[in-house]
Amino acid sequence: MAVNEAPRISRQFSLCMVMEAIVHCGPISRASIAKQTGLSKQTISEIARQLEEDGWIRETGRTQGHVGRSAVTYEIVPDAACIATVDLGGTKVRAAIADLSCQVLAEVTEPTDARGGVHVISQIARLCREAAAHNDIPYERLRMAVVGVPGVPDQERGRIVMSPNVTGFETLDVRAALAAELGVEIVLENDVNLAAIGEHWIGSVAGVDDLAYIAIGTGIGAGLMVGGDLVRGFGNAAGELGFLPFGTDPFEAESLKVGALERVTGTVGIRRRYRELSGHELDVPGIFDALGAGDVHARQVLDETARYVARAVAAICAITNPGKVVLGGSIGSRRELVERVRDLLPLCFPSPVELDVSELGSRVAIVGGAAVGLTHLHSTLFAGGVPGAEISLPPAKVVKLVEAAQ
Amino acid sequence: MAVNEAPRISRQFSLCMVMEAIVHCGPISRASIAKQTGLSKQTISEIARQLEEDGWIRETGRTQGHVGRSAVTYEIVPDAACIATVDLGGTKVRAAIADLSCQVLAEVTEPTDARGGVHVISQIARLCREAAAHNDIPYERLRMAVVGVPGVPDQERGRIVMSPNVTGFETLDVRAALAAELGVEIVLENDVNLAAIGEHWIGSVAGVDDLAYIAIGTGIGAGLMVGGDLVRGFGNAAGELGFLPFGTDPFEAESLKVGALERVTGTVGIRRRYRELSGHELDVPGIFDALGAGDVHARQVLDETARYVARAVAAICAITNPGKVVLGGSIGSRRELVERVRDLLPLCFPSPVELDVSELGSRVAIVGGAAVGLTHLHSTLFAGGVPGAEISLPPAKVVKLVEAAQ
DNA sequence: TTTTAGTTCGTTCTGTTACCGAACTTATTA
DNA sequence: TAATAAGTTCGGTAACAGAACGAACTAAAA
Repeated sequence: MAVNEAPRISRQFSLCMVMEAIVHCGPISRASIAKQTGLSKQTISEIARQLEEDGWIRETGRTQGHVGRSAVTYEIVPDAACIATVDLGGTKVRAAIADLSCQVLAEVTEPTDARGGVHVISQIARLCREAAAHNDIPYERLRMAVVGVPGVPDQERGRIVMSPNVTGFETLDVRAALAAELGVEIVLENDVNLAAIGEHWIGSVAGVDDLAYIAIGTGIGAGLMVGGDLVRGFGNAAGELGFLPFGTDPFEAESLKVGALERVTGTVGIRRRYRELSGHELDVPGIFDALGAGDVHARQVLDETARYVARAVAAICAITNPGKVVLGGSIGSRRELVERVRDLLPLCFPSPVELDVSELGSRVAIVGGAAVGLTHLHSTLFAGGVPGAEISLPPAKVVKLVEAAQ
Repeated sequence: MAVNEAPRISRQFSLCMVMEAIVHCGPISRASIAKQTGLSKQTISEIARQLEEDGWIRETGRTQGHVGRSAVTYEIVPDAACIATVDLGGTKVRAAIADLSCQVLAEVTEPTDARGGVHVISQIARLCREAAAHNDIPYERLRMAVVGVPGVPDQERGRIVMSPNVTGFETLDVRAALAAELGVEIVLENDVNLAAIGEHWIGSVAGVDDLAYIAIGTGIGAGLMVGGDLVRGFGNAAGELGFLPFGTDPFEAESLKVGALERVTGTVGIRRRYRELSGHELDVPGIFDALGAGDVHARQVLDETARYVARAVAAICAITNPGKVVLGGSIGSRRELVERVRDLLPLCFPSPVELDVSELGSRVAIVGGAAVGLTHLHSTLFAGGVPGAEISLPPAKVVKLVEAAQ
């Protein structure tokens, strides 16, 4: 292969097949790779020699304790290249590094800089560097970063629209600013979308290709996947459940502004309804506590909320027919709410709907960002833009999710 | 290439690129194909020789009237292979042939055999043969058939569930029965899904990859596409808009059985509401006529219907964010309804929604079936199962839609 | 009108890349 | 030692393209 010359289509496919076998099953011998991929032993030896020479794989030792010649085994070189994954929220920002062997390393977390705008950009860049240093990864190995944001990323102009939780991003080219600070390619993605991708990879819905992840916290929104692919929509605004036309009258001006369903299912709506019913002011955790203490008003408010959520789930089921629905977010992951919704679903939707709580919890967007970044990294390094040449991410049991340090 | 030996991956890609160039731009010279595909002239000559030898393409003549050597041009041999496309409805069944050059030939139509079951199977088979004969296509050239059905196809067992319009299909392996009668591979697909695919190919939403086709007639349902792919869902039940949780109370038993929205938007619901309001019995065309004659009850019923439809559109927009929505079906294509819905949308959904009427009208499922069948045919003949090797269907201006004979 | 220059199409020759069947060597266990 | 499995070597084919050149046309000049 000449310098600067892309390999032929066939070699891109073969490279991807070999890499996928090592990512999924490493440490693995060349003869095993040949059996798994159907390529000949001599082709595998040549490809492995090239990958080893380029630094992507290395020998781990030899197999032992079986009839026949012992084999040399290979694994991915973890820090040969890596990506950063960032979860930017209104109150916290978290960053982690995912390496070439699909390990998601220990994350670092800070309160979000309340000044917004360029201050948050600097903060993100610093956290990424710290995450790399914290895990002894040379910064130069970083190839790209995926940033989950609480809003709708405008991919063309790098801005974030409809992002009430972080100030200063509506007019700033966030992507260009981050790219300048980090010196790598940046992908912006909605944080709920990343959550859906994370759960699809190694969470509650792993292996289910038609799914919905519903986040209920400040507001209500969903990340949807159909046929294993994320549903973005024409304007990157898929999953905006707050604007479903029920809960309150969708033709009212307030519904048009805030969202008919958003008015009654987010933090503000739940607190308002409890206050109107009881005459008391409580935050949402307080309302859940009052439920546990037998408060009839808390019970009524949360029963109503569950009804609205059940209807939102029914709407998604009527439209995209997911195989599984996962609830997450500070409100959505409360067991009290999930149980109510689960009981109500058979009463308002004719087909069975499998409902679950997010397994990855608060780490779900970090994991989703890792999935997006690793897929992109594999494609860049080994697929050479050839359609159909892909490396699938390994299943949960192969992936290492390193706990955050205290 | 040895007999019975699949070409290598690279040759599958090259074959698809050459075929796509000829399908889109034929008659076309080999030198032009080389320029379009980036492959060398000698490779193109070899591939064209092979395709001509195999009977897929033929010479059409030589170019004239330009500087430089005149070139030999090639086109697809139309009847080298073809597919059948069938639209099975409760009252009518239509069949047409689409050939390798992506012409959709004149269709044949009959009333659906009211006996249902195997009688309809025989009828479909006969109509396909007649469509071939009617267009002078030898039957042996037929490679597969796509059948659009008013229900949810169970792809594993070949049955049709939730199909109230045609009797006898709930327990019959429809696909096996058709395959036995026609002697070719059968694909079953929901007819509204096929409509979405048809409009996406050469209809009102050509070029838009995130779209919704809403059919309103006996009931209400949608075909959805996201990122250019059909949304089927986990149980092939995406787009069942009748079960959206508004219109009537979704927790009522009748809503659970029939669908909360279905109860008020289909033929039965519209007639019932008009009867309750006016004391008169009219069919739906009659109600639209009465609207034109100034009947206040008709106006109220249709205003309400438009409101429900607008909310259904809003629900789809909140969930999948389509770039365009198309209305079809006997009720959905009425101009009076479309105008009302178009005026109501900005009042219940904050982002602009582009709404249109189906351009292909009653032929839309036939066209969608042709798209599915031709894509499958190309893949079978030329892609050899290689992921990423694809031939895109030509745009509307290249496609010929032959009118049905009287 | 004829000749020449320029342009474009299509073929031939030769070489590289990618891959694999067959055969053989090497390195283990039973 | 025999059997088994990993890994290498040899020789061949498929696919592709650079370079070169002949073939076939138009346009301009003589």
